[in-house]
Amino acid sequence: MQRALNVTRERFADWYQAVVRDADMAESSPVRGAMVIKPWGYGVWELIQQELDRRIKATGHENCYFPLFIPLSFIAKEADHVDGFAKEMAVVTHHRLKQIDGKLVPDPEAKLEEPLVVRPTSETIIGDAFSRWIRSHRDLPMLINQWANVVRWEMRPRLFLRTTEFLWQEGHTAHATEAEAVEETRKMLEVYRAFAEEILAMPVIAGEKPENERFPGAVNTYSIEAMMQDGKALQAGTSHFLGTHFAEAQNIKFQDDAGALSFCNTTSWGVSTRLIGGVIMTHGDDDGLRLPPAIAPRQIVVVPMLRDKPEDADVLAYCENLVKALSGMTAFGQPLRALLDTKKIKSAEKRWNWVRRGAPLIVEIGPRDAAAGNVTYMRRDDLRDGDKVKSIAKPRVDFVESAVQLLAEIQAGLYADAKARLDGNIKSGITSFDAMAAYFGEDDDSFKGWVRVAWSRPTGTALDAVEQKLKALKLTIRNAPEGQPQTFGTCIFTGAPGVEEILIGRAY
RNA sequence: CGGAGCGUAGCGCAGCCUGGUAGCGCAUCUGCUUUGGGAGCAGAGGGUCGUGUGUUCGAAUCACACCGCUCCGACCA
Repeated sequence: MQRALNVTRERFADWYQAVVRDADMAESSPVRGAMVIKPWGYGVWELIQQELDRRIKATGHENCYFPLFIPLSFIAKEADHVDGFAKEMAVVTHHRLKQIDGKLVPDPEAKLEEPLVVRPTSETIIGDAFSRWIRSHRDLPMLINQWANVVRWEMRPRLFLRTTEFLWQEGHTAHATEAEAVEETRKMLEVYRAFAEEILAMPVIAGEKPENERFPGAVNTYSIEAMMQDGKALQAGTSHFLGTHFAEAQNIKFQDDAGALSFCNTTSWGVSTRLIGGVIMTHGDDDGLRLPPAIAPRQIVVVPMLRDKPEDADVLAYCENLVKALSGMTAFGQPLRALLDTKKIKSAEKRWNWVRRGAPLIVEIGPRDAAAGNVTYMRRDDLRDGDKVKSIAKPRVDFVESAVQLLAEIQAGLYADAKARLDGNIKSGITSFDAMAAYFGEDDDSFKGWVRVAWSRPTGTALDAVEQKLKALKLTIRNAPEGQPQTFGTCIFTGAPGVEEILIGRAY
């Protein structure tokens, strides 16, 4: 069968790259590990930003912007933070270039007294501001968010999933009490969970990260984990309770109503352009991307079937009218995003381009449709009947009337499919490490998903040993899901009584 | 940074072993035909063969170095 892509999901890594390229999402750039996000991909990001920004503001946060450069001494203040990020920092050391022997090089005379780090995350520079902004308990809670780019010099980049520079939002808050900061951490995790599921149609498991997977400098780290179509986990968002670690390192103090000085409890939380990689690997199929309508830059694309004949004018007029009617409607609380594709390429080509890009509804209008007042359309979430493309013909009135409902159905359908995959592929009932090793070891290429097992939450060197044992099987602990049972089996690592259930799987 | 593979037209590849100065498919452009939907025929354009150095009368082809990409490790949103 002829498909819109020349790779299938059997070769998942190749397939992923083909979708990113053929759906016009992004491409690699001359800068190693840094990507160019193309209009279709950036359009998705803008919609993600828009809706998430709304939700972040609705929970009481305000947007700010902090500098891209962070003085090296700021980073040095929190010891764990240094350990965590030192190996992946871009550093600015000069402020001028000079021609030396015909080569343009950093001017040795223009060396900075203190090097500047390109932010890998902004706890330290925002914390510095907090230490000046916060004086009294009346200044708390301090609830700040910023949309920014950050740089982490990663070893192995992969478009959207792990790039040297990426776009994200980072929330940073300061609170009077530990309880309040912990509540904030959980609240934002819940915002991410709801956003991923409702808007990205990407079901996730929210839970707490084990100690060895914590953010450098955090007391607790929580995550939402999504299951990709190859069974691997993608950490799609994180929320950190930082305790007073950063407050102590940066002197973020407030005076309480009794006049006593205390350190603030702080939090930070973020999601990035990685979410787009998650959407691709959650919903894509062998014909390319399938976008949830809520984040599709174009929800309905109308392709006129033009034939260089006089009746083309009628077809175009009919299409323009249809797009106008659709654009006046409201879907997902916003004006419906419809497009008439008038690009001067073959109509068949247009159709397949929109299939690859994942436009939820693709409408094709020929002279007979126009004359009879009909539309012919395809649902991207239900594109084929066997090998054949499923074209649905309907009176125009009916289509326009049902368009919003159709988009809602597609959104719900994509979520339901992904939810069934997630729920159906978390294996419980494994009670020993060997049984788990056997499960992941057999027929190595097949779809494995995750396992849910009990453990005794070892710490220190015992946890290191667990980590190493898992690493040998290419496994990691994803998180301890919310909603734990009352009783637990024995720990598959230590044989001690379990205190918690955790998810284990392969990950991106 | 360690192991493996790969860099030849926009994309996918052949040619390399056995050195003789570049080819195929798709895409692009032009013309004609076709038209309920990924069309056919004819013609055309497009390449310092990743970069550099070396061997040679002659290098895509052989040697060395470097750069980049992909996969597997280490790192990670």
